[in-house]
Amino acid sequence: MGRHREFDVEKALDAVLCVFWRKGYEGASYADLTEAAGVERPALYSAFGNKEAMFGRALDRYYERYLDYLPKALQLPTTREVATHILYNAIDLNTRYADHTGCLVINGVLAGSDEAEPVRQVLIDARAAAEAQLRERFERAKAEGDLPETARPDALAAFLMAVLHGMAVQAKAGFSREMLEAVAEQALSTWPAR
Amino acid sequence: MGRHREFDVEKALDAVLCVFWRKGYEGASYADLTEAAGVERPALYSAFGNKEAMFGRALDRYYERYLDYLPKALQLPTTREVATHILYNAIDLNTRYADHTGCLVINGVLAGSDEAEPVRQVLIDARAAAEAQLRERFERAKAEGDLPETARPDALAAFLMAVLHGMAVQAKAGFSREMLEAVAEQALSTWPAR
DNA sequence: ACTTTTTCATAATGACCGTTATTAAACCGC
DNA sequence: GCGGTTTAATAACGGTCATTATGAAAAAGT
Repeated sequence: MGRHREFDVEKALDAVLCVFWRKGYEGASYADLTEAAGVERPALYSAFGNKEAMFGRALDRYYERYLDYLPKALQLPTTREVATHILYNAIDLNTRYADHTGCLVINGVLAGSDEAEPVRQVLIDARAAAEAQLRERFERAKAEGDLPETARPDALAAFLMAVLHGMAVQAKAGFSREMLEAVAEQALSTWPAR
Repeated sequence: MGRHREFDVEKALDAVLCVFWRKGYEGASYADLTEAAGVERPALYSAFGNKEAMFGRALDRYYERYLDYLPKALQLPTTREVATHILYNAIDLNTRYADHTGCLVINGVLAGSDEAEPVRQVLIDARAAAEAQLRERFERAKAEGDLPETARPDALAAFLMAVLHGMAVQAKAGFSREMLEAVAEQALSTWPAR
């Protein structure tokens, strides 16, 4: 019993996700969040708890809604296809929305005051988890013969992630899709072959 | 005439530079800055003006004191030496101080509230200027025959910057020097030869 | 020694931060 | 319709933000 919720929690989550994407965790104030969600402050608190929990929900949604190309890419037959698929999907994601460029994770992982440290740690872990998935995929490729014996799966994964992070920074700095594609091509130019 | 300044402005600038490096522009509060500088608030205001101007002074100092390897690298004979020198000096800079890892520019360029937009724009411009210097150097190399005719100086410069930015993110996430060196090696393996 | 000028430390300013009491409104079972 | 319960909106909370007014302390000119 009791009164029904008058706003769509999923819609509100989509809205606050975009705010966090654009401004980062600390840069997003409740004034921004309530305006974007079209909902007053206490409603956000009752739906999500505090700001940190709300960011966690937004991060989960980011992964399942915008980073869904990652698990799909890992299933491609060759590591070159894996890397290519990830790079080009990341470029698209980083430049698709003019008002929130770059990557939600990278935009929030770098700077900020001490009180944002727990959130930063969550983002660091998320970044590391993605890299670990890549490394495991490349280790498998090495066992399957898709990568040469001299290849270092950990270094390849770290390199690919570095290029992705760098492109996220460049996208935030206003890079065009074409320029990012040139960066991706250069990164792929000497991908180790069997 | 008048009373003398009792603190060393240069020392104070070094101190606030480290705070900005670690926490970014918005993440650094005056409480942090005064504590690090060992100087009360009005002294910082009289010496540097407001927070934005103080950050600008810190950024200038960062370039002349920590990024001095960049102009030196541009004078090396081959583009491969240029890229190698920059990558390894960046790794050293990004991991040298455990309490402020990564890069001051990249740590401040990404997210933040709207009122930090002017500072963000300054950092974006600084990033673009460094990339332009690289591009011009690579164009020269192409004319000199150090790079093949098929090489794209703009793409090479953007790629090198992307790897640098990515390594700055990874350093902030706790990467070891050895892992970053593996990333740099992988990046250099794609470098075009004459 | 005294006035002038600059720097110093203390403490206050208004604005905004994330978070909640508080109260009115809307729904349920009865 | 009516009590019980949940949500909604208004407005307030203490704390911190960047910035500065205030007045004491210190140095230079006369």
